Amino acid sequence: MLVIDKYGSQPIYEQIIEGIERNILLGILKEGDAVPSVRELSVSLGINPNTIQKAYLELDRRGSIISCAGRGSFVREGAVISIKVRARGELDTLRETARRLKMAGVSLEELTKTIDDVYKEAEE
Amino acid sequence: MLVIDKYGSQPIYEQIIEGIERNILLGILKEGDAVPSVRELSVSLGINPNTIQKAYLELDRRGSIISCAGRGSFVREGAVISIKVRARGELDTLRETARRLKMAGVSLEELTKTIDDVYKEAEE
Amino acid sequence: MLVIDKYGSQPIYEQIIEGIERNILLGILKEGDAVPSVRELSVSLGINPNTIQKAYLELDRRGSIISCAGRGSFVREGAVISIKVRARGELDTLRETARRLKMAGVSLEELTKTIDDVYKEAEE
Amino acid sequence: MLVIDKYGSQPIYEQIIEGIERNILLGILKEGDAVPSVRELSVSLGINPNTIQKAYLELDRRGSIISCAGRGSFVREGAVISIKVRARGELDTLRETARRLKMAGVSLEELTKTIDDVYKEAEE
DNA sequence: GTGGTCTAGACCACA
DNA sequence: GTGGTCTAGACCACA
Repeated sequence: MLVIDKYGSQPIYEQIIEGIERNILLGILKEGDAVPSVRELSVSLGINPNTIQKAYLELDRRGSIISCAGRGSFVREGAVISIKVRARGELDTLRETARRLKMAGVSLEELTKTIDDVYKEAEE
Repeated sequence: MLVIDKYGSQPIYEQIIEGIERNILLGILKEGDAVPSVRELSVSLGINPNTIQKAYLELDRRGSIISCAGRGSFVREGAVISIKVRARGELDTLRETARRLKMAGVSLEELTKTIDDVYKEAEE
Repeated sequence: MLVIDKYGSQPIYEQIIEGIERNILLGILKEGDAVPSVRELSVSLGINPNTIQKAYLELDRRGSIISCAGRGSFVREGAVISIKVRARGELDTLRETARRLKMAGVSLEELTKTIDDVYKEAEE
Repeated sequence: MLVIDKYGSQPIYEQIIEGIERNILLGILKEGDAVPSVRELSVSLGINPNTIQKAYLELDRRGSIISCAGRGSFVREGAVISIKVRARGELDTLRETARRLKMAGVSLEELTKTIDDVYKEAEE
């Protein structure tokens, strides 16, 4: 369910956060569903439980999951919409990247083409 | 010529690298021009010379400038094209961001609009 | 594992880079192996951690090792071949030196003999 | 007569030293001949006179030229032989480079071929 | 624990 | 003056 690149530059805990949220957006994890326990993920991914814990804490803080001591963690009601709202913030990232590409002389057509292609890709 | 945010999350030396390359792209620094000396920038930006040095080392390695001990640093011939080529790599970043936005349900129209706006912005 | 001459003319960080790559070529450090941590080397060699850091940064950039904050540094898969490829560049150095020796009247026989001797030396 | 790379990594004063000695070895400058004055070289090469001066001082120290205040500098009698003797020291450099290439898996044949080629090159 | 960034300050060779 | 190297020491996020 989750693919982690242990040697990448993106922190592992961030990869976990994004991975869980991706699963929620894709409907693989539905609202109310149980999320794998910290221990479970730790073992299956071969990653330090503290790192998983850190990711879950952040997911909880964001309102994507809710963790109940002794019972486990669950996808929060309303998680999908809240994740989507936060994701819109990435429009700023897109804008920044586009600016840099513009300055490097990349044409608007090329950018538009790139984005079109992404939208034509099949959902994994 | 350079604006540095000392307290932002982006490392200072990276801001310097990008700032110098931006100036080269904008033609403010032309090929062959002398780049401000390490000490000069250090004083004018209020930043430790070691940090400037680190940025210049990377700029040299990238082929954007050439540093000669005892003489100074200069914009390398061919710097503009090499910076542009490297910048194209950001198309991957754009693609990634677009994928995330797509998954978050943002429409293709909205993305296209965002990019169009960037290309309509006046050059600073 | 590493022998450093602190007072030689070759910069310490370069000696570290070459020393680590030599260990990789000799198979003392195998692909995937953990490389000594910055602090570890710093202590064992009696060298400032910043200097080790500088060497590791370059080794990372070259693709010989991969450094992950919080986890450590590791010999990269494919490091051996990439080090070998880069080393071939020294053929140019050899050519240059040979030219100078030729100009100084040293005979081809003498050069050939010198090189033969090197290849007869036992591996350390 | 002299070609200087102002942006190379080799110090300018070293390039001058080697350039003058090459001219002596090639017989372009014969023993007893006047060497261009510091001022002359400074102007024709567009290089700071102090840098030329430094090179000439070293050439004098080595016994390749002899500088007489007010009269100029001349190729010393015996310069050719003394330059040749010193140049043999480069055999050590060759040995070191050969060792590194050997470790990188370059074959003895390839090295021998490289050197043969150099000896077949026409004198410039 | 790990690597990464930054400052302060010294010292060097080169131009 | 210039860039380059190095030390000492602090602080950070990440695992």
